[in-house]
Amino acid sequence: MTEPFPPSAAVHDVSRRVDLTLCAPEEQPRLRADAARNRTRLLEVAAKLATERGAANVTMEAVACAAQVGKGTVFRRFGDRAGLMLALLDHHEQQLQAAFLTGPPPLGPDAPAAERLRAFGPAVMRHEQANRDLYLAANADLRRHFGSPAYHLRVGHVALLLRQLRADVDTALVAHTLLGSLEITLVEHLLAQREMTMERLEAGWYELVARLCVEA
Amino acid sequence: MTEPFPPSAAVHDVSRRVDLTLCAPEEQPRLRADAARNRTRLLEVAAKLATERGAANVTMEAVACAAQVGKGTVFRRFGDRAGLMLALLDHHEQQLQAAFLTGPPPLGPDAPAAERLRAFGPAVMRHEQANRDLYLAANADLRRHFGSPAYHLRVGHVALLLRQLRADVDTALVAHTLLGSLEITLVEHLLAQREMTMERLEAGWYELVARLCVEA
DNA sequence: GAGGAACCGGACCGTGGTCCGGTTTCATTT
DNA sequence: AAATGAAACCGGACCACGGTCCGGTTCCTC
Repeated sequence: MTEPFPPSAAVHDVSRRVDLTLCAPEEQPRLRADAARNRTRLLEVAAKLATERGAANVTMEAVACAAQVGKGTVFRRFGDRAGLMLALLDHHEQQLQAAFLTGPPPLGPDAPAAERLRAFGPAVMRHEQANRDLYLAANADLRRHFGSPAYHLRVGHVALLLRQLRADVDTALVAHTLLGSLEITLVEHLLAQREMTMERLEAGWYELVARLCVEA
Repeated sequence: MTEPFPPSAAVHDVSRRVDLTLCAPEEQPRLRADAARNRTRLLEVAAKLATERGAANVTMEAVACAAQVGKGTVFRRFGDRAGLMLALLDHHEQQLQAAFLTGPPPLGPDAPAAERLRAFGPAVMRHEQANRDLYLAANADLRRHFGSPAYHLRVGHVALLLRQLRADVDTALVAHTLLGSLEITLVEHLLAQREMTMERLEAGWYELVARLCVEA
C-alpha cells in the first residue's frame, strides 16, 4: 500500500487568511511521467463510471480495464478501494474546505467564530448529502476515514473555532463529538427514518453548538 | 438474507421495572430441529475460533468447515458476516442491556435519571472496549449497525432518560448524537491518538451530558 | 547510453456471497 | 401409526471482487 493519501487531499494555497497550520504540504516525491499520466486517466475513468453507474458499483477491475491498465496499477496508485474513492472525493472535498477556510461568510473567516461554527454543520451535511454515494463508499473503512487528512482538517477547524469562542471545554474531544453528529451514515440513517428532515437535523446542530459553547 | 436479527438480540424478561416498550418480542416463526441444532453448533464453533485467533480472522468458510456444515448454511442462518458477528455479540450485549435496564445503580432503574445517564457512557465505552474486536467486526457495516435492535434499544434508553430529565431538547436526535460520541471506531481512534485516555473520554462524556441536560 | 529505480500488467489467491438439485423435517391425512 | 406432500433446509460448486506478487518494461539520472 503506497501513497495512502496522494496529492492534494488537504492543504492548498490559502491566500486570504491563514487559518490552520496542520497538515504540512509535504509534496510526495513526485510521480514518474507514465505514473502521473496513468493516475489522471484512472481518475477520469473512475469519475465517469461513478456518475454513470453509481460509486457503489464501481469495481477496481472495471476502472483498470476501462483505463487500459493492469489492476495492479490501480492498487499501487491508490492503495485500496477506499483510497481511490478518497481521491475521487478530493475535488469535492477541496471545494468544501475552500468554503470554510477562505470562502465568504458565514462559513469563511470573515464571520465571527460563533456564526462560522453554526454554519459549519449544515454546510457539511448538505455537501455530503449532495455526494452521497461517493462519501458512503469512501467512508466504508472507518478507521481509514478517521485517519484521513480531510477528517483531520475538519477536526482542526472545529477545534480552532471552539478555542476562539473561549468555550470552556475539551476542544479536541468536543470537535470529534460534533463531527460525529454529522457522520454521513448517521445522517443517512436519520433521514431514512420517519420524521427526520434535514431542517430538523440542522436545528439539532444549532442547539448542540449553542449548548456546547456557552462559557462555563 | 433471512432472519437478519435472530433470536434474542434485544428484549428479555424485565422483571423489576418496565423501562421501555420498544422492540416487541415477536418470536420468529421457530426453527426447524436440524436448523436449530446447526445454529447453536455454528455459534459455538465461531466463538471458539474468535477467541483463539481473534474475531477479525474468523472466516465464514472456516466456521462452516469446523462445524461440519456447508457454507451456504452459515449464510442462510446469519445473512452475512456482520450478522454472524452480531449473533456472537448477542450474549455480551445482553449483559450490558441487563446492566442498564434492570441492574444496580447507578446504571439501573434505582438511580435518578441524571446519574443513570452519566454512568451510561463509561459503561458502554468500557464494555465495548472489553470486547473490542468483536464489536469492531460487527459494526463493519454501519448501515446494519444503525438498524440493529441493540442500537435501537440504546437510543430508546437514552431518549427515555433525557425525557425523564425534562431536558428541553430534541430527545431522539440528541440520543443519537450522544451515542455517536461512544461509537467504538471513534473511541478506538481517539485512544490510539496521543493524549487521549479513557479517563479523558469519560470526563468528556460527563461534560457533554451536563451541557445537554441543563433545562432551557 | 548505460544503469538502476520505479513502474507496469495480469495471473493468482482468499474470502464474502449466491444458487440450485437433492435431502430432511414436520403437519396432515388415512 | 404409516404414509405423504410440501416447505424448509442442506451442501458445496460457483461467481465476483478486493488485494498481492513478480518477471518484464519504461523512464529518469548521470
